[in-house]
Amino acid sequence: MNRESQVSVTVIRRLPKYHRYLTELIEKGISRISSQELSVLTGFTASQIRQDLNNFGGFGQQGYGYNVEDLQKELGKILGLDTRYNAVVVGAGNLGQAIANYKGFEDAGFKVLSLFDRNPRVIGLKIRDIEIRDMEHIEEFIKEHNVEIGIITTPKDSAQQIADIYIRSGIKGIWNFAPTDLQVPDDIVVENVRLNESLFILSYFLKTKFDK
Amino acid sequence: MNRESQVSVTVIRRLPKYHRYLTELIEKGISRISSQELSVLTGFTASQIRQDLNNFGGFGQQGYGYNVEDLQKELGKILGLDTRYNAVVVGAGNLGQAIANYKGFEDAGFKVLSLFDRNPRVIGLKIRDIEIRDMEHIEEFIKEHNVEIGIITTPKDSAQQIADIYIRSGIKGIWNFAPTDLQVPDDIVVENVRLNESLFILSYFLKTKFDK
DNA sequence: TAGATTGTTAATCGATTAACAATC
DNA sequence: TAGATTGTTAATCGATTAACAATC
Repeated sequence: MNRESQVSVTVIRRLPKYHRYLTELIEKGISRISSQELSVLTGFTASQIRQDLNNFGGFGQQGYGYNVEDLQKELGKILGLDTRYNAVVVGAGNLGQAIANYKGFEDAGFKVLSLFDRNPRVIGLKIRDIEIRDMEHIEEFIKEHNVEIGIITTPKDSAQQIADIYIRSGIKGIWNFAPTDLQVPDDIVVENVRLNESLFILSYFLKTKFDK
Repeated sequence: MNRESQVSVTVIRRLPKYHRYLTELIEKGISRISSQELSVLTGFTASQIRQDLNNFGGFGQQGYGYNVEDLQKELGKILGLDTRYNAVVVGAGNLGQAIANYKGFEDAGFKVLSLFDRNPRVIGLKIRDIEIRDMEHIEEFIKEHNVEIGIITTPKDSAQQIADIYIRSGIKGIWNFAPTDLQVPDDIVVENVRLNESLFILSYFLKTKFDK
């Protein structure tokens, strides 16, 4: 067990927000920040921020605060943004294409090598310089190009089947946009994007705020 | 204050998952389920499920369990899925188009009436039968068509500006895909989809699992 | 009725906040 | 040095789990 795996998921899920604001501070040329000031930006309490950061070591300095650039770099390392991964997308519809086009994706260290689809109408097309290939060749492609991340942007009915292909091909992590819970072995990392659920939550708060 | 607004956000965010599994059970023709069985499906404990549901009233029956169809319908009402909303999208790139094409969107009661963009190349195009219009006309469109939901699928730098236009035009809720925190008055509901953060979390767990 | 399972209270666990000594 | 702010411990708060009486 390494230190970071002990840190609760609750804490981990706050790290990207810290990273985002620190990146903005760097762009603004600000080099130093206190937990109090970060609190105003992020909406977390200063106490919580200090607790969170101390899970990974003492990045600050008493009487001074935190060095913005150092802290941003450290968080980047913790989040694994310094590691490069190869990825492929199955489902070359709008959502798959949006991801292939997505700039922030490459900034996080992920490179989409290819999209895959079953629809002959889109096979052979290119998004930027990323080709859409036939599903038939996916397994060999993944093995040949050391692809570690599989992205699923298909309807839910084919999602599990695609996850199985990914797993069989040796992929390590799945970014799943299909509204279903994938069954995977313990050593595969799955991160879900639940567009449906997000929308339902919006709907709930609209109703709760205005209908009664 | 109404009853539902007291319920913690933690509970609310679990409701869509219940709703999803109940919908699947209906499709399979299963009419009755116990908290224990729902626990196996969802991964929440039976105790938590009973606690969660009881925030909204006693939907179950001792010795029997829950009626699947009734419970699904009740949760749908709580989530506001029985209410219809008109929506527009600003940012007619792949992501905006994906949303306009997105079937689950209409199922949740949201209808995308139009996309808006500043790029003359896409203005006038249609996604399904949804027209892409010039940003210039957005405010009058929103007012004329009783649009209540504004969706933002632009880069982060224009997101706040678009939120301001939405607010000025009388919109009630914003579904924000831009990686930035919007400043809005208290009576506007914002739900964020953080693609970047989701990806960072995937990256973190990949690193933590394999790198050390 | 007997068995099953909810609704609900009480106990536990974990996360957040408060407080302050350490120290730059 | 004096002032500021972290790192960290202790106190509080909220969420989850356990337990069981109520009841279908």
